[in-house]
Amino acid sequence: LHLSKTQPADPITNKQDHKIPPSPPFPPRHPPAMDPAATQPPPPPPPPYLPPRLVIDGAGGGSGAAARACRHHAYSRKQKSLGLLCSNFVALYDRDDVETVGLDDAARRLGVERRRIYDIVNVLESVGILVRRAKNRYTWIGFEGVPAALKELKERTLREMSGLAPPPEEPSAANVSDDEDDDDKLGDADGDADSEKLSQSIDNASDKPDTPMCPRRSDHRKEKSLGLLTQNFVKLFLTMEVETVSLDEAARLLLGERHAESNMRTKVRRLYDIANVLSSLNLIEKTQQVDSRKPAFRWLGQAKRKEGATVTVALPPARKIMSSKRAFGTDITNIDNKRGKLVLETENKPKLMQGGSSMLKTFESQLGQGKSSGFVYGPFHPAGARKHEVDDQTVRENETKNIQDWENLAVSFRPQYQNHALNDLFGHYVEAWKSWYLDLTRESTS
DNA sequence: CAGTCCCGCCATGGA
DNA sequence: TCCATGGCGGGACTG
Repeated sequence: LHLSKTQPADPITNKQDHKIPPSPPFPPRHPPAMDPAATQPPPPPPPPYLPPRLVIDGAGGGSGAAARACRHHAYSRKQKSLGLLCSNFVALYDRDDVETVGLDDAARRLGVERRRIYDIVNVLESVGILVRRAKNRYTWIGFEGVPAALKELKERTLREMSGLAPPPEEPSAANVSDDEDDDDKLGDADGDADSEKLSQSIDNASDKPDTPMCPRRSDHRKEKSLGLLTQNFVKLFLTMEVETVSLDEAARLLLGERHAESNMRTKVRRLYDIANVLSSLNLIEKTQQVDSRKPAFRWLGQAKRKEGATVTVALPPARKIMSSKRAFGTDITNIDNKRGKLVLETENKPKLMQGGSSMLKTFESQLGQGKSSGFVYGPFHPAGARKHEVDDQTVRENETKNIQDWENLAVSFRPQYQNHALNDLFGHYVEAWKSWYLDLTRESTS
């Protein structure tokens, strides 16, 4: 079945041979044909075909590790990661003149199978960056769609959790957990009420505020969709008092605590996919759990385009924000990823020591502002044209930034409690503070 | 070796 | 029947 995988012969070119011939791994930045017309149904002129995967511009810089990693050719799976693909995808479409996104077009331009585009698009849609319009066709919203999507997500969840939203029908057990594979009918009393509640609210979620009353059998499939899982994952951060979660925890929470091992494995695999994409959007970052070797993900909440080394305009490397996070989708070599090392917090501290202004600068750079390159990264300024205007929008942005500042400050100050409980407690404070502040600012801006 | 996660088979459901 | 979607898990890759 999987002959190609065991083929000693070129495993790279063997693949996809019956699929759309891929274009180069990534098109030249700012591909010349990248005008609105190019994203329309008539397929753009095929880019010059190059052997797939072989010509990654090693912006990662031939690290020995990278070189070693490559069995044959210059292949590394990192070059194909969903995160990187997502970055490329965003770089490709996050432009003023792009309105629609065609899946085929994307696949061709990015040199990947259509299947992968689905993965990307599904999570982008769940965070509001894209909207599906029709078969094969999405509308590009961009990063400015994210705050609204998150807000709506949070509100919906809170509403559902507080029981204000009457369940469409008596929630049968089958509706509750998204892994109810007609198997594990353990009528057990699940341990965790919170997660149970959450998974309820989560599983009834749908794109439309109003959906046909009853979940159809086809929903069974939807329940497990990557898009929904993405939203559920995000909800964990938005509505539960967690600062970071490991994927295991997330899977457990989303499964409502009854874990058939195989379900867990599958779920975790999907969460990896999602985490990679969200991470490349800068919505989350990978960190290390304090008391275990297990990595976890921290909510950043500030979606923005990452500067992919191979994709977008080169940044002055010095501006790069270092952390222990795995820079999905950006740094090809990932050389700064020290697994099992606890470096994030200590790296943050020096920034604090330098005083607020330096922190602000960091935030600014994170927000893509204060750049001199002329290339605009700011999530809320895809056009860049409005950058200097002082209008409502700008004010709102500043406020957003403010929140972010405070959050970052809190995060940076988060002490390294050995004691889990203390750590959690601190998390509670931060969380409460955040939501208080968010509410406050939301009121004042709406 | 455990953690990651790419890859593509193939089920599903709509046209 | 065709085709667009996308669930799913094997197993390759990584550290």
